[in-house]
Amino acid sequence: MIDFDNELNEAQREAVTTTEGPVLVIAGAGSGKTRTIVYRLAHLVNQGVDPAQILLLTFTRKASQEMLARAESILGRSLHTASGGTFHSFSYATLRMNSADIGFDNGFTLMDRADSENICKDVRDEMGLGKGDRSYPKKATLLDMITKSRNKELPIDAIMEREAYHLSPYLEDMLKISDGYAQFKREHALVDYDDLLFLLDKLLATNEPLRNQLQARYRYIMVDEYQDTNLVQARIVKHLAGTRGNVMAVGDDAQSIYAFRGANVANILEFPKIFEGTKIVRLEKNYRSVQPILDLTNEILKGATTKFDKHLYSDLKSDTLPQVVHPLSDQTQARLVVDQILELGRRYMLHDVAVLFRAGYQSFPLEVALTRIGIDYQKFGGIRFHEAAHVKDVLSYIRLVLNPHDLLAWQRAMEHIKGVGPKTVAKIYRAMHSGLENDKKYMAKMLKKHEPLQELLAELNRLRSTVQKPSAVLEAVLAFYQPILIEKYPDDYPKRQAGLEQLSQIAVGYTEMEQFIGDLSLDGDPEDEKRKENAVVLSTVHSAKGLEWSAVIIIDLVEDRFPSRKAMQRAEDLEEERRLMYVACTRAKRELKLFVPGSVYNRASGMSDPTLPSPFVLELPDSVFERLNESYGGGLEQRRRAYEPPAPVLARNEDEGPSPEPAAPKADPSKLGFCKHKIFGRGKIIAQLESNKFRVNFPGFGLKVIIGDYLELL
DNA sequence: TGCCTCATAGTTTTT
DNA sequence: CTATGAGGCA
Repeated sequence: MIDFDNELNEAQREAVTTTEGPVLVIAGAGSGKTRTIVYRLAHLVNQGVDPAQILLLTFTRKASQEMLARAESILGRSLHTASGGTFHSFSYATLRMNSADIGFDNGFTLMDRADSENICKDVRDEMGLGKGDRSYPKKATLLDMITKSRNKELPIDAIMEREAYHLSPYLEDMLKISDGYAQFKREHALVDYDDLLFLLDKLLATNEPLRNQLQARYRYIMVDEYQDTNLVQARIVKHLAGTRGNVMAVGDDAQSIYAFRGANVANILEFPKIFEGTKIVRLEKNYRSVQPILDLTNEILKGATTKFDKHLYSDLKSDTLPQVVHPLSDQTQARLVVDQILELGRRYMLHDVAVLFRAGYQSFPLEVALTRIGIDYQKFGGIRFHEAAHVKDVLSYIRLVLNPHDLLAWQRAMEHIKGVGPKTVAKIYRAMHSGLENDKKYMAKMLKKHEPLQELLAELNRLRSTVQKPSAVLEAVLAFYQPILIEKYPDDYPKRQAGLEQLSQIAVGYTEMEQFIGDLSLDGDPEDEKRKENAVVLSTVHSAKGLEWSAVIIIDLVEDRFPSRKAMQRAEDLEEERRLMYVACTRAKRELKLFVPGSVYNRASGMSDPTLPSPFVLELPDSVFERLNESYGGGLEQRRRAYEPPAPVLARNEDEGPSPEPAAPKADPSKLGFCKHKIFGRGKIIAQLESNKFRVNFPGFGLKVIIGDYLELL
């Protein structure tokens, strides 16, 4: 039997044992949210609920697998019949079983981001839009607008007006491309990530028998990270739960970090309105972090404009404060972080130490440094396994077996044939599907001209005609692809080959090809599956959500990086960055180190640019952290004086008012750029204080006030 | 039409 | 520095 009294606090116990009716759990960071879900799973099964009646929707597949596994170990029995996964994977599975009902009589294919972008490009070319316009929105931008509009369920012009005003000259074009994109998908039986959710919503809204069937099956629904659901996901939950549904939503409004994807914090706040009689449970006591870390994270939340009714507290004591470290540059930052990792490695297992950053590329210098010194690491976020070119090549054959109308897959599969490009592929595609006499002749001609095309079609026919297990199909495809792989990637094909072998290993666990393909695109990253022992973790903050480590290092805490430059324009975006910072810091259990490099490499100029510390660090009161500086010898020393805060930089030019006199000969006040100083070297001018006095940030030296005569403008 | 070269712009986050 | 896309040549 499970000892709920000892394992859970009162609030947790209430959430666990309230199994009937809607429950909303507002769970602060580290308050035992996962524990609550795990014990609730166990409790339900203990009460005699059939695991098959449980649906657990989480944000990543990994999260749901972990929770189910933990519940299994508590119960000592298997829960493999319980349904768990992401909204997207659940949608995919449900839609696949009902594909005819949503207008795909012959099934459909799930696309990834790159596929979607390429369609945008094709549609644009097809319509002949923006020819010769170098500043025309890129395919990634086009798709961004389209999916944002869908996820927020607002028209494109509204999105544009609110967050991409500079694109408004292209509004008309974008509307056309958006329509063309939708049409292309329909014609080729393709479905993107957003479609999964919208199609399921529509299916549930219109197909009453199915809805009833699912409502009857899933008597207990749990949704994790509810603050990051968007409107359509909320509707899906509503459909599944029915009117008297037993649904538990768990989330933390202070940790909402997916607004860019349409996540709507209002969902969690309105949950009690949608589900009448909702019982609200608040988990406020923190069991993860030592109090000094919580003192710091509470400060971060204090600066938020949307006030959160939260003040985390903990019984865990510590006499060491979180650290703010100022390396001279991002290069030395990498070295100092490696030193820190080695040092932390004496106290913790390396996989219990994480380095977090805002964007995937920010870890590159660190990855180099770690590799050089021989420390193993595991990276989360950034490029994914299924996005690698060779994997997509292989999958294209399989996609063609499943869906011969998948034009994107045809393009990929024929790419390597010499003399065949996108136009020819389109022609061949049309010819293959029309069956007209002329087209047959054209096909015959092409087959004669391109021998590899013959081989490809023969191989596909062979695969189509025999029903085989995914692993067998994959084996055949890999054999066929082998020569192409070697030809296409002569430099590194052994490495890619190894990746493909990994792919076929995963396939062994599947009986259905569609499921295999779907899982792969819906976050089935095999690298993630095997959690490396004793490898330090590198992760984007987004991918770190819901995880925890004994020691956490956050790097690149400077303006334009964290917060991201793109988020500096709108107050709303900056708020999300703040919550992101909050999420990052609350991952730490015992030690937290914030790195603020004095300069960062700028690949546009090929030089190091001086930085401004992140506002999230600047606003922290001195009492909640200890400050360390990199000394010129390369070590760290405690800084005695408080850091001199720079002048507000919001209105860099206008701030100081018009200059009373003509500019000093060497300093042009209209241009606050870079300068050089005899002693301090290169620096960035942040503000003009008087006609001939400037505030300058010198990498490694901090902010100085300098007379213009001593500066050489660059 | 395909393929190569050169210019240019621009760096989030994820299912 | 790298990805994207325009433009030229075969």
